[in-house]
Amino acid sequence: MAEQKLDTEIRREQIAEAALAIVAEQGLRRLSMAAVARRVGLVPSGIYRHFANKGTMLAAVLDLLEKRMTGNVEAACRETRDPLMQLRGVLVRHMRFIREGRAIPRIIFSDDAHSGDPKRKQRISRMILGYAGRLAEIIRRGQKQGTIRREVDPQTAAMMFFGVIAPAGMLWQLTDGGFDITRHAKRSWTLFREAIAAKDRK
Amino acid sequence: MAEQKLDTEIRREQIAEAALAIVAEQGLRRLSMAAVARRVGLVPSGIYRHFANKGTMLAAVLDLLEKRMTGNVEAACRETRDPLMQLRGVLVRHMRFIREGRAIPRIIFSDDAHSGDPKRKQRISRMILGYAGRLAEIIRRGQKQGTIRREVDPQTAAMMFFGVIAPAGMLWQLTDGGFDITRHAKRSWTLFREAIAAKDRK
DNA sequence: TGTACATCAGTGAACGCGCGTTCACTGATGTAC
DNA sequence: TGTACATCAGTGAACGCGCGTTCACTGATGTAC
Repeated sequence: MAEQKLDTEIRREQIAEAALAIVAEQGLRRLSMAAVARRVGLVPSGIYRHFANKGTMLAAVLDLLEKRMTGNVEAACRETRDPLMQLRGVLVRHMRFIREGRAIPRIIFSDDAHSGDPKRKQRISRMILGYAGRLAEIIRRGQKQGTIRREVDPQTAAMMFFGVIAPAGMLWQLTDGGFDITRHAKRSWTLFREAIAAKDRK
Repeated sequence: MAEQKLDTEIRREQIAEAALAIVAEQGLRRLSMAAVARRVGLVPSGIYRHFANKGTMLAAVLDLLEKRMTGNVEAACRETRDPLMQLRGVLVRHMRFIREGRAIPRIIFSDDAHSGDPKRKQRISRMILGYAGRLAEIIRRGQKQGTIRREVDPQTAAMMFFGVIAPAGMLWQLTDGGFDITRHAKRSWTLFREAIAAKDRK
């Protein structure tokens, strides 16, 4: 079945990638060792050559996910020096993620994340808080520059920003694309921007 | 095992209530026929006297949930005539829900809801849109009264309001109560209010 | 350069477990006489 | 008011299924001589 034998290092990455893709396309619930194996071109037990169990495999998936999330923020920050535009960039990127398959909310809101292994639970909450922290950082820079109101609490605004994205992704998912996520993103952004930006309310 | 024989009508309600409690306390994943039966004081197969299968039982749980959600909004609306205060009331009630056990997000964000039965998927999205619709209604009243800015799109603001609640509940859950949800609610409310309220920005 | 060998990625059969569901049954409850 | 009977809520054993995991194995690959 396997096309060729591959080094563990390479296989680990392949497997994690395949698992993430399955979560994105079909949800955490459908993430079985068998499904991952099939996707990689192995037999289920073959996975165990590279991961001790499903838990450690999932940890690798979280690593990957975290990398993508921080990558998202960093890319948006590199694009412009205006904090408000950076936030907008993060939003746009995130919406794209959602349209391609929403592994992030699917993992974050999953039952497994909430009632599964406590270590994983902690890991996920740290991921979210870290992400929110980065957003808060951007907001703080905006406050220093004077483009974002100083009365705004950066952490709260960051969480709220997160909240603009999550429900939209959820509805997009539930309605099989029936919910117009792009329109929602545009309008939410306007509203959010007006909530935090300095002066320019017309 | 059963303390006494009960009419189907009554049992159906008992069972749905028990199932909802399990979801709230332990997540949808732990919702098994056996767990529900134990809670009600029956043997697993006994459930089938009252529900054809797990799917129809879940439908009854959704009915219950929907009733609670709309009840929440209605109670908040009865409390005051000021739309902004009504929204605040909904927020407070919702936070209380979350603190008591968050069945709502647990079902809404569940894998089951997203990759399970298409009918159920549709049902859940209608619930959310209905809920958002009610919030939008409140916002529209506020616009007529002049306490909420007319440029705000009611649907978008409603979804955003929803987004203030969801991530907070999620973090509360993930951190086992470590995330200060009351503080978050207070600050988010201030921010949200400033985003939609007319004039009074200081 | 060719051969023997060790390593270790991948295989396939088998397992135990939890779960949803079925089915023939039992026995409490309410009703008809 | 008491007895016979029908109804139907609840029981318990058994099932098939999907899943994570194990284990003895096979055979391709790279290395040492």
